[in-house]
Amino acid sequence: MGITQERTAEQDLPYDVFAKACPSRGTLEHVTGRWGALTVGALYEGSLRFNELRRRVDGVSEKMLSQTLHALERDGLVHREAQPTSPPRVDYELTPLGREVAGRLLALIHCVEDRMDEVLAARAAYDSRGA
Amino acid sequence: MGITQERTAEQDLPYDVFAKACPSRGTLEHVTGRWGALTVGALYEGSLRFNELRRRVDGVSEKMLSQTLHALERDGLVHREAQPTSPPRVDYELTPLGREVAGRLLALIHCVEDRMDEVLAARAAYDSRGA
DNA sequence: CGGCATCCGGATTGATACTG
DNA sequence: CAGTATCAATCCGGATGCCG
Repeated sequence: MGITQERTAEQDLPYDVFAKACPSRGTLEHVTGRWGALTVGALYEGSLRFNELRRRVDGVSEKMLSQTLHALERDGLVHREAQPTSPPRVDYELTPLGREVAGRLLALIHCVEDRMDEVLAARAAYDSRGA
Repeated sequence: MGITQERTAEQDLPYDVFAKACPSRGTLEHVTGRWGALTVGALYEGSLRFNELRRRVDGVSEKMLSQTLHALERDGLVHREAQPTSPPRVDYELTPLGREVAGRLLALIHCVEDRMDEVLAARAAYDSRGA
């Protein structure tokens, strides 16, 4: 069963991330993964080219960014627009579905950023207790 | 009905996940990580013991759950309550801070679960185009 | 029950080099 | 510019065994 009390109890959902075999778990990982979250977050502001994205997401390697974008594109969250010009130009942008997911993701990201002082204080307390 | 209230562009925040060295990136990873997300999600319903959690989060090993809980406890998102009885009993629950983060995380999880049909359709389309 | 320490194989990652 | 290919290094993550 689901994890929420928000949903009506008798609602029978087809997908449940808590189930090991559910495909939603994989998609959630694409979105929340180390680079997936930052990539989606960066694209929320608007369409970006490959290297723009690379600069925005501080620390991604070409390979990881490429791989991340492929996964997100396959899941229908990101749209890839390639122009066969020379030099080539490729723009990435969120799909409508991607925007919805990104909205939720950014709410989470902002929540964490806004509370970092508390988190850092908790860490300091934890570490001093332990040591 | 904005999904998120967007921040004003010029807002100068102390913490930015997009920066490689920002500690918020680490915390975000604890929360969104493979097991972190499911652990936090499971605890949203209420306090749980170690093995209850283990059963709930289908697929975690004992080691990973333990490790995940430590990281979340250190970040001040989870509270650990140990009773020195025999046999020992340890309960885990979200802190107020943890609940806030969990709320956002669950919104994201539900969003993904609810749209899985679209995701799966996108995947099928992507794969047939590629092949 | 609720853990921690150790080992170990395979998946993940990141430079680097190369291509269209 | 926008990637792919390759290879070495790293990092999980699970299994096992032990302890309070």
